[in-house]
Amino acid sequence: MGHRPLPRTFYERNTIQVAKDLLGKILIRRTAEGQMTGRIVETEAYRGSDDPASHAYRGATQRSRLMFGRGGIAYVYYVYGFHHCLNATTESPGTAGAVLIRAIEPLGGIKNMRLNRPLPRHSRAEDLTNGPGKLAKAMNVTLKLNGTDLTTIGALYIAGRESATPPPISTSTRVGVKKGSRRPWRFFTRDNEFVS
DNA sequence: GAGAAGATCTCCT
DNA sequence: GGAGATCTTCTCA
Repeated sequence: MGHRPLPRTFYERNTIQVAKDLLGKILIRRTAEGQMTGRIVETEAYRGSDDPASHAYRGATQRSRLMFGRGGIAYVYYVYGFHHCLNATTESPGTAGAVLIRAIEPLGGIKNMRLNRPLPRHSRAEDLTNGPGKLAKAMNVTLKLNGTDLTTIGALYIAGRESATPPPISTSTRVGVKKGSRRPWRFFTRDNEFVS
C-alpha cells in the first residue's frame, strides 16, 4: 500500500463521492514522538448553502472559510469545549464542502495513541478511535493543524491508492446533527469493529 | 461585548 | 437512558 499523499484532484470533486472514496484510505499523523497511522472506516459529508447542518450553510465565516477554499485541506474545529473534529475540505475553490472523519482503525503507532488518550481499565481496543472526538484526541489533532495541506507529506496527510477497490460501504443518516437534514450522508465500511 | 448553541464523550443511575 | 463538562465561534445589540 502506497504512502503517497492523495492528490488535490482527489478532493476537488463532489463531496459525497469523496466521502465514500476516503473509506479505506490511510490517515497519517507525524509528531515528535513518532508516526501514527489508521485506516479510515467512517465519514460524513457536509456541504454548503443546501445543507443546514453544515458550518458553511450561512456562507463563509472566519471559521468556515476553509470549506470554501481548495480541496485537500485539513479543517479542524473545537466543539462542546472538549473535542476536536477533523475534516478534509472538498470541491473546487468557491464551492463549500468537507468530509468529517468519524472513525479510524489504528494501524501503527498505537502505543502513542494510547498515551494521548488513556483508556479506562476495562475498555475494548476499538474504543480508542471509534468517534470523531476520540480519534482527534488519540492522534493529537488540535486547532494548530487547522489549514494543514493534506496533499503533501507533513504533520498530517492522507495516503492510499486512488483507484483502489473500495471496501463494502454502508450508508446511514448523519449522527449528532440537530438541524433537520436526515440526509443519508454518513458512510462506513461494513462489518468493521471500529465504526462508532 | 454579552449570550447562546454546538458535526461529543464519559460517567452515573 | 440522561445529565454534565467547558470553550470556540457566531449572532445580535
